[in-house]
Amino acid sequence: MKKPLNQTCYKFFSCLSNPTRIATIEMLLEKPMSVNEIAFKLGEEQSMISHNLKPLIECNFITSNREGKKRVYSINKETINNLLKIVKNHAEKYCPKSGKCIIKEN
Amino acid sequence: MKKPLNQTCYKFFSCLSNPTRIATIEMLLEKPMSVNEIAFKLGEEQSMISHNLKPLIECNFITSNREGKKRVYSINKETINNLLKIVKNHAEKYCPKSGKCIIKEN
DNA sequence: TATTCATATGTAAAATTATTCATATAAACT
DNA sequence: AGTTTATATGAATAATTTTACATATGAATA
Repeated sequence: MKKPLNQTCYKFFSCLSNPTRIATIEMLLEKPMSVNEIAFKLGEEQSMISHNLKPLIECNFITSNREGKKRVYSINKETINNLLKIVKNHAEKYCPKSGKCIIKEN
Repeated sequence: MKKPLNQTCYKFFSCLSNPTRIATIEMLLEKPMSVNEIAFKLGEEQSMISHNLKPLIECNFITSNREGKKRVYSINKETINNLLKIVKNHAEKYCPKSGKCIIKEN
């Protein structure tokens, strides 16, 4: 593409534009977990979660740490919390009816 | 899905996870523009840009305003600037080599 | 070093999203 | 009202992304 495209933004946001990955992030906000734990709690397959963890790691939204046999994933709280704050703010302003967005015509 | 999925987050981020829409946002950060103007500057078709403006409007990332024959689109600076600040911050910390991300193994 | 447990990866199929092209709508001006 | 200019929309196709399944890798321990 010959657009003045900001690659960073694209990678950043597309990493977050997936229900499984958002759910995973929500899980990890509670506490660090292994792939199997996330998979079990979300009722999904381990390999599926594993595939979805990859872009999250690549974008540094989560980090991983080996603990014995397990590999434990933790959230990058700084970025994620700041992001969620903005989303929350935006949603409160524009989607006040429990997630139903308001669009004003002009 | 039976996941504790945050619908708002998903819509929010998936709206931003597209090169054309990011490029459009970048254009509109400079100044408000019509569809044709954006399309011309990006070297894309008008209908294509029009299709891509729709989700941006629905998510209130941009607003539109009729001015005579034209319809002018403006950016929601508050949300967008706050977002970009976070992306920039994150990228500076984790992708210092001009967009090349750093992943630390553990 | 064989076995087990935990996780990652390759790849084909399924699902979703984007783009293109043709056409519809809508406002302004004659 | 008819014409022009600007934008939106529908729908088929193309492109991308996601998921599922089989299997590979890797660390720990018997």
